[in-house]
Amino acid sequence: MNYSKQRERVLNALAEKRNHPTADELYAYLKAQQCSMSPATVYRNLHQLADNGVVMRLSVPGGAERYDPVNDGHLHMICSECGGISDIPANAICDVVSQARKATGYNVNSCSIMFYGVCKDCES
Amino acid sequence: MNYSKQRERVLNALAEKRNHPTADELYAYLKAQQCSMSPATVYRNLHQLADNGVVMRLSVPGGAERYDPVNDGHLHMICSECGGISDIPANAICDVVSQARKATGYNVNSCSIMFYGVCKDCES
DNA sequence: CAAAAAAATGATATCAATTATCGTTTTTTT
DNA sequence: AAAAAAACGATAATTGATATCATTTTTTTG
Repeated sequence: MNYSKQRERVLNALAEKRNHPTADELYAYLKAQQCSMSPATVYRNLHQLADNGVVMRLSVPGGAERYDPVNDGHLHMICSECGGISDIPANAICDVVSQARKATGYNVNSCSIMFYGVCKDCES
Repeated sequence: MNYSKQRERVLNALAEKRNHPTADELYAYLKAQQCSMSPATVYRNLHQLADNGVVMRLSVPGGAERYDPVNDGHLHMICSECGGISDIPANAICDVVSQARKATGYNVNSCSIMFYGVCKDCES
């Protein structure tokens, strides 16, 4: 994967913003910083960066997709009220729910775990 | 929560289809079964059923939201090629990734875990 | 039971996030 | 330097989902 000027800027902007921003939020942020570029370019680059495992894509129910500059398999906690997302250290693998509560102080009420891989039918 | 005729039909249709369908797919399915109703009604009912914990809502990256008729906290595995979703028994809490591989035969390459709860700021 | 209140529906307009298109520009390869 | 490949920008189009609102159904209650 090449690193164009725009791709660098998208990646930098994502690293600067610590809010797990949406593509649209990043687009606005770049625009405000005189790094204006086409919305399509922001979407395209985030997509590619995620496909190549550089960044992490977060699917939030009822909202736009969000991005995390760090792709180290760490966990996320989302507030049902404000939509804010907090990070949880990756070592909380066992007893996940109570670990998540400890790590963030949230009152956990549900949890969604999704794995991604290639199924038998598609493996060929 | 009341159970209107339409809500019953949506729930039945969801239970019949074992594919974790999207709202739109359910709408088409109902239409084909002479149980035609407004798309808005299908969306509304799925939303309410999920909010009340009767069904489970699955956010899939880059796709429409999907629904699972069973809300028992079990895990899901999605194929990066065809988008198909398989179920994983809920007892695979520790060593989640290798358990997921065993349960489904998929070659797991990533995993997203999201918790939902109310943060300190919104707790009042 | 009948009237009033509440909830749900249907049809459709609208919104918002994302992708597609395509001609142009930039970057990489040879 | 020429050719090929990749990326960009602007904008149109798509699509999943929600909002609106008049009508219908269901529930409550006097």
